Amino acid sequence: MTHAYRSHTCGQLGIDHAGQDIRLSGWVHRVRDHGGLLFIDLRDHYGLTQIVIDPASSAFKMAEKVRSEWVIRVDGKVQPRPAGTENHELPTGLIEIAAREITVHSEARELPLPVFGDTEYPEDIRLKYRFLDLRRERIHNNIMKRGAIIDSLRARMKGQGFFEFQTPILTASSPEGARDYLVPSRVHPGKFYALPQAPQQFKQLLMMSGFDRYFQIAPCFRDEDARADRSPGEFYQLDIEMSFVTQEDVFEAVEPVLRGVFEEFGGGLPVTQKFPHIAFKDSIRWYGTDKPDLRNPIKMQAVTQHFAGSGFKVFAGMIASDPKVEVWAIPVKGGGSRAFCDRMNSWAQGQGQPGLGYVFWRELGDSVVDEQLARAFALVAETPQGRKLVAESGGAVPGVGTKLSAVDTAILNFGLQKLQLEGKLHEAASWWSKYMESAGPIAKNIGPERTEAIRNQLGLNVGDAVFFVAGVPAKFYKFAGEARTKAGEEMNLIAKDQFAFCWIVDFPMYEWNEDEKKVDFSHNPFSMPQGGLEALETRDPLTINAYQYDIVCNGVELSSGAIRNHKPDVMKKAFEIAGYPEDVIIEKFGGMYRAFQYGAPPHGGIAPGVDRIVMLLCNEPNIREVVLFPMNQQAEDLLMGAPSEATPKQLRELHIRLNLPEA
RNA sequence: GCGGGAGUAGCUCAGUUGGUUAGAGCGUCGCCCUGUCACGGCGAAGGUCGCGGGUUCGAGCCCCGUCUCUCGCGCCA
Repeated sequence: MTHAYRSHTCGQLGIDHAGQDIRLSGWVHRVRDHGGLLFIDLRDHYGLTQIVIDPASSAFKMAEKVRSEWVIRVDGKVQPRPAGTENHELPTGLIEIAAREITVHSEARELPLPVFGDTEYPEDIRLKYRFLDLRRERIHNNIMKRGAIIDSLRARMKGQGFFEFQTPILTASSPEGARDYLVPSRVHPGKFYALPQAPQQFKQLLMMSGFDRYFQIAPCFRDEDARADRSPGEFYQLDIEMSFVTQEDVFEAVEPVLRGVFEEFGGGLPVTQKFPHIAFKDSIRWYGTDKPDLRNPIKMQAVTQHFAGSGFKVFAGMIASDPKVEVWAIPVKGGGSRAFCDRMNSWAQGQGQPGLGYVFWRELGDSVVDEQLARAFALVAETPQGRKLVAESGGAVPGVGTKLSAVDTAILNFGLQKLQLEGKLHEAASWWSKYMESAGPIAKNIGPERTEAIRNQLGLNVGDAVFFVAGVPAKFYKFAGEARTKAGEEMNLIAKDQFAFCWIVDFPMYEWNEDEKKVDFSHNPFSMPQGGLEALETRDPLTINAYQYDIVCNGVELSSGAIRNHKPDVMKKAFEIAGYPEDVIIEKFGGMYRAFQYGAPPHGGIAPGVDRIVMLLCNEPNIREVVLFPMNQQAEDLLMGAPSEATPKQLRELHIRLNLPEA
């Protein structure tokens, strides 16, 4: 026994070690004192080992003294546990250590935060005692998984010929974007460095320096308020940039990295194999957001024409008064009950909306097949799909006088759809009135034919519902998206247990700033506009898209990227449209603008957020569960006590005098 | 900056219509206990009910203000 602290770790010993004299060091996880016999679960980074102390043991006196989270050393012999007392939950559960001697490395005071167990604790206490919190199994594992994920990301990037670079932390403030963290310069009174919001300009400069394929696990600093999925202050990106690439080349480089890492660490959950491309415009229209959760099957559609000139005066009037007004439908399979529709309606009211109009479809009670329907069933049964349905209903076409069953309803629905395809809306509507009904105030107002047309367009059946949102889409799409999410959650339609990825592409280059009545860059000002200089010179800026894209997974925006604008004349024009003359470009982006003048390769990149990737893979709803020492919502580090006051000497050196707000 | 939720023992929480001495579990301390692994049993200590004000004979509970944490909005090219 030569090592001062341990011969093995607490996760290492098994039945093969039985009989060996060993030495372990670790934390006292849990003590079970039986008076005569005493057990200690000893924990280190690697695992848990049961120590057993017999009253006859020389270690017994000390064993009775130790408490949770003391750090101790145990000398003893590995022995198989007596038959029947093995713990198969524990990797080391077949053995235990018969202690001969226990020495205390370090005692622990009464804990503000128990390590044992998985109770929730208040965040401020967890952050103040983060070192204790980090001993706890779940977050300890999260942090280790984070490291493994980053290793894997690195290996996958290097495997594709990317090279890792380090870019400056103290750099220049950049306009637009988030608020910068500033660092005062001692040497240059009154001047400040800024911490990089992202190494955006540096990675582009690397391309202009001829390095071709850059990546970095890059720290980024933004002085913005926190969210559950957004740390205040700092976070990490897998920052990527490539030369001589189109948008497709970037997708092909990044997709396998993300797919691979999600397959490797996603606990075997299925991962989208080929990420679908969804245009920004479509994403808004279908999902009401530019970060859609594709696990939710609900896809919205415009049904404006069915309301134009209809008896539902509220919508019809809006449509007549403004050509921009649309009515969007949120179809909800299985949502066809009064209770659910009312619940959605009152939820909408809670969101400050006037309500949520709906239609749902149900069978008329005690519907019986009449001659007309029996004839229709016979016709339907001739078609392949009809044959299948009839087979499911028991092989017989329902005859006159029989009661409608659930499967008959499916046949009926199929027949109705056929009628509609043939344009026989009137006949379809008359069927409805006989065997089924549409419920909800809107159905009554617009009448059976329009209701039936909506049902058909959305492919809905008995037992389904649809909700309507009307107005100018730009103003209501967000709420529509929330209603889609709400309905999906309420009806349990969201297929959890998968990673559903997509690319959102064709982001608009500019957007209208209503406050300042001007055109703004809607995302990255360095993005290449689709159509290049010609588009900038000839088209309405608000209709121009950029080669700008996002990756979204399960409704979480994982990253944003773009093909960059590497042409000085295009850049000059692009900034001019947003109201920035050339001297502003030179002042704010001088280094990069200069580089563009001396041979810039076409290039582009992307920057997936590492913390969010880890969060998804650890199945954590909060980013602080995957960050070692996060700050709280007020951007304070409660453990280190940051931010803190500077001494007068420090301030003097920095030429700074405080001008504090009145208390 | 704004809105929602929370704040009761070291920790997790309960606390009825405003009514006697504010409870439980975990933890801590003491005693008992030789096969537990969320060990068990008995007992004890531990409370500015976030803070301040108000209503009331009486406030953990009602009202006003305020602080802290959190979720969201704003913000995040």
